[in-house]
Amino acid sequence: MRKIDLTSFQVATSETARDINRRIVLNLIRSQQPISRADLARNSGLQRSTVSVIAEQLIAERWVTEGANGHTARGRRPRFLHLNKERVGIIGINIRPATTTIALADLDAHFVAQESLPTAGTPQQFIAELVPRIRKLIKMRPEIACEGIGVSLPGRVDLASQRLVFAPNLGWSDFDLKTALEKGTGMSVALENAANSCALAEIWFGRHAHGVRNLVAVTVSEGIGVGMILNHQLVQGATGMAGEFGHTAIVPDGLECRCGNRGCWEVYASNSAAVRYYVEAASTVRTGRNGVRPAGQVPTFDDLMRLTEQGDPKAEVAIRQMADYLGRGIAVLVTGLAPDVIVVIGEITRAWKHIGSVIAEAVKRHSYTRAGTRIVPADPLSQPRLRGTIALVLQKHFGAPSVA
Amino acid sequence: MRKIDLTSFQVATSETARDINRRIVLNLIRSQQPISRADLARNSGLQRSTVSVIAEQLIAERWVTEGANGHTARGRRPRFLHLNKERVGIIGINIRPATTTIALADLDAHFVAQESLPTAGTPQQFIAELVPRIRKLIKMRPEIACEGIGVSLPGRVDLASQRLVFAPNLGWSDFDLKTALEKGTGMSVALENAANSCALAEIWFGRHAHGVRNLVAVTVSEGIGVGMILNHQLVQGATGMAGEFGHTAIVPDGLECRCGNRGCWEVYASNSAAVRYYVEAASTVRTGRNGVRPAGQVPTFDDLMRLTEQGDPKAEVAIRQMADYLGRGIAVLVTGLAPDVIVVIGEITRAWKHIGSVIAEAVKRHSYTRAGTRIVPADPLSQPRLRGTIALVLQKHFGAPSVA
DNA sequence: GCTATTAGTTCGCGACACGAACTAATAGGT
DNA sequence: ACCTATTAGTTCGTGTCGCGAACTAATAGC
Repeated sequence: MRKIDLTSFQVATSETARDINRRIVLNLIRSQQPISRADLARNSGLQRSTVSVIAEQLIAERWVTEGANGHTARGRRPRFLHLNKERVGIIGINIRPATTTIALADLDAHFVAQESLPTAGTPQQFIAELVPRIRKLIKMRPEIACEGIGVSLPGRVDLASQRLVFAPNLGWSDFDLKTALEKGTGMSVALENAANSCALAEIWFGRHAHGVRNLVAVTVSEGIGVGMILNHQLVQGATGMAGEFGHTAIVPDGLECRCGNRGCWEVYASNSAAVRYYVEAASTVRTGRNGVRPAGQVPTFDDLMRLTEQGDPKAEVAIRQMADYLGRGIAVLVTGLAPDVIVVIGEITRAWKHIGSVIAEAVKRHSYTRAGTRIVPADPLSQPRLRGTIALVLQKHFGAPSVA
Repeated sequence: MRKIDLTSFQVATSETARDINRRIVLNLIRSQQPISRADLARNSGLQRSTVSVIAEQLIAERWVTEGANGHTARGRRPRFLHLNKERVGIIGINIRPATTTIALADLDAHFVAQESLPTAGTPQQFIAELVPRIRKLIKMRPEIACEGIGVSLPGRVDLASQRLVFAPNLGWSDFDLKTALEKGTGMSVALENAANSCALAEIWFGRHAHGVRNLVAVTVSEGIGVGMILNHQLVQGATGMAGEFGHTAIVPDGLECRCGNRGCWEVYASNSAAVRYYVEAASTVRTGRNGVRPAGQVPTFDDLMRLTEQGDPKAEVAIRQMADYLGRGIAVLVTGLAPDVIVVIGEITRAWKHIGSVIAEAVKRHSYTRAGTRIVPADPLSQPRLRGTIALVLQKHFGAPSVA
C-alpha cells in the first residue's frame, strides 16, 4: 500500500478509468499476443463490450493491429490482435567510456539498426559527433516514426534538473546532456544511469518468472553499479543517487577508492580488481619478493577472461577472487533487500561456469535471508544497457498510470 | 513510473474515479484540517461541485464532521470540515522481548488508553494472556468502535502466509499469530516487523518535511532492524524478509553473530555491543592483562546510558564506539539507497547530543552520495513501534487505491 | 439444415467529474 | 437601510465510462 503524496498527486477524471483499462489491455496484448478480444476479457476481468471499445480505440491509434483468425474447437473463430511493433521507433544510446552505441528499436525492443562510435572526450564534442549520426540513423529508416531518445550512461543524473552530475569514467561532470540532445535532434530525451537502465531492461524485457516484484541489477565493469526495481518500480532515491552500493565499504579501512573513501566494494570486485589480483600473483611468482614488476605486461580484463577460458590457473584464481568479493557484496543486497532475483551484468558473466558457484557460495556464507533470491547472469547478447533505454521511453505508454 | 503487474492487477470501473478522489480529499482533510470545501477544491484541483458531493459522502459515512465556520476577509464564511477522530478505534500491539504494550488509538494515532504486560515465553501462552486484556481494553471504551488490530514484533512475518516465521529475541518461530489473534478477538489483524512499523509510523505521523518519498528507519536495540519506505511505499522484499541489513557484514570474518555469520553490523552497533565495549574496557583496566572479569558486574545498556549522562568517560567511549559503527552501517544505507531521511529509533537516541555528531562524522567519512540525507533521532515519546501498528491498519482507508 | 457453442457488437443504465449558472452569506461603502 | 463586490457552496445539464443483457456472426458436429 502506497501513501498518497499530497505534494504531487493526480485526481481522477471521467477519462481515468479508460486510461487505466487501456494500459492494462495494451500490456496484456504485448505479453500474450496474439490474443482475441474474448480472451482479453477473460484475462482482464473486463466485459467483452468494454474490451471491444478499447480494442477499437487502440487499433484506431495504430497501437494494435488485427491479424489472422484463430481456431477454437467449436464456435465462431476469434480475430487475433497483435501489438503493432512499427507504431513508433525509439532511439537508444548507450554511452560507455570507450564506445557509444546508438540503435533504432521497435516496440518489442528489437533493434532494427545499430552502430557505434568512439566516445568523445568532452560532452560538447560528443554532442557534435553524435547528433549527425542520430539524424542519419533516423533517415535510414524513414518508414519508422521515432518518438523519443533514451540514454544510458556510466554516471549520475540529477532527478530534479535531469542534468548529468558526474561520470568519472567519462571524465564528464555537470553537463546538461538532455537539453543539448533535445535541441540537436528535436526529440524528447530521457537519461538514466547504466545500472538503472539494466534493471529496467530486465524487468520489462527479461525472461524471468512472471510477477517479479523486486529485481536488482548489478553491473560489473571498471566500477560496480546497482539498479533496484522494488515494488515494480525503479528506486532513484532523493536526488537520483540511489544504487551506489559499489561505494559502500566491504573492507573497513581497506584499499583507497577513487571516490576518496576506503575499502569500497568495487575496489575488490570490479574488473580492475581482478586484473590487480592477477598482476599481484604473477609478479610475486616471477619477480620474487623484490616486488619489481616487469613493465608492459599488465593484461586487460579481456585478456584475463581469455586466459581463464584457456585454463590458465592464475587467471582463474584472480577471477574467482573477484567473484568471491562480488558474492560478498551481493550478499548485502540479498540480506538487505531480499529481492526475487539479482541479475549480474558485465563481461564476467561470460565466465559464469567458473564463477557462478563461487558467487553462490559467497552469498550463502555471508547472507541471512529466507527470500530464496535467485542470482542469474544477464544474457550479454540482449545488450541490457542499450535495451534499458528503450524501456525508459516505452514506460510512458506501457507503465501504470499515475493516479492519486 | 511503475510497471503493471499482469499477475495481479485491478481494472477500473465507474466507481474507481470516486475512490481515488475520495481518498485524496480524505487525506487533504487529515493533513490540513480544519479546511473548507472551497479550499479543498483549490488544493486538489477538483471542481467545487465534486468536492461537495464527496464531502457529503464522507460526512454521511462519519469519516468527516462539519465544525465551526471560518473567517474570510470578504464573502460568505466557509464551513470547516474536520476528520472525525472517533470514527474508528484501532488496537495497537507492540511486542517486545520483555514487555508487550497494547493500546487503543483514534484516527489521529493518539492513544486514548494503554497498558502493558510481560511477554509470555510461548506464543500460545502469550495469546491466552493477551486476548482477555484486549477484550477488557475494548470494553473500557464502549463508545469507540474498533475496527482492527495492528501488531509490531521483533521478528519476521512471511508475506504470503502472514505466519510469524521467526523472532529470535522472543524465542518464537513458525506460529500463526494472525489467525490465533483473529479467532480470539473477532477482529482483523495485521502483523509487521518492528522496523517496518517504525518506518510506517514516521512516514504517516512523523514531522518530516512534506513530500518525503524515501525514508529509512533504523531500530537499534539488542539487534538492528531496517525499515524502508521507497517511492512512498514499504519495501517488503520477496517474502517479507527485506531490511535485514543488521545481518550484513561490516567486518569481514569478524565476531560471530547469533545468525551464524560473522562480522554482522548488529554485532558491532547494537546495545549489546556497547555493553561489550564497556565491559572490555573496564575489565582491562581493573583486572589487568589476566583477562579475569569480576563477576556480577555486567551493566545493562540502561546503566550505560545513565553513566554517560552522569559524565562517566568509559561509558561515553563505549557509546561513541557503538555510534561510530552505527554510522558506518548507516553510511551503507545512505550510499546505497540515498533516502531523503534516515530515522534512528532506540534507547540510544536519548544520548543524541553525545552521539549525533559521531554518527554524522562516520556517515560523512564512509558514504558517497549527493543526496543530502538527513539523519535524525525519533522522538521516543511518540512510541514509533506502537504507532506504526496504527498506520498499518489505517493504510486501508488512507492509502493510495490499488489501481492497474 | 438444425443445434450447440463461442466471438463479437449494440444499447440502455447508472456512476462519475466537469463546468456554467444559481443561491447563500458576508463586509464595506453610501 | 440598501447596494455592491466577493467568496462559499449547490444545482443541473452534458459527456465519458464500464456494466450487463440482448443481439448478431460464425463455426463444428450431427
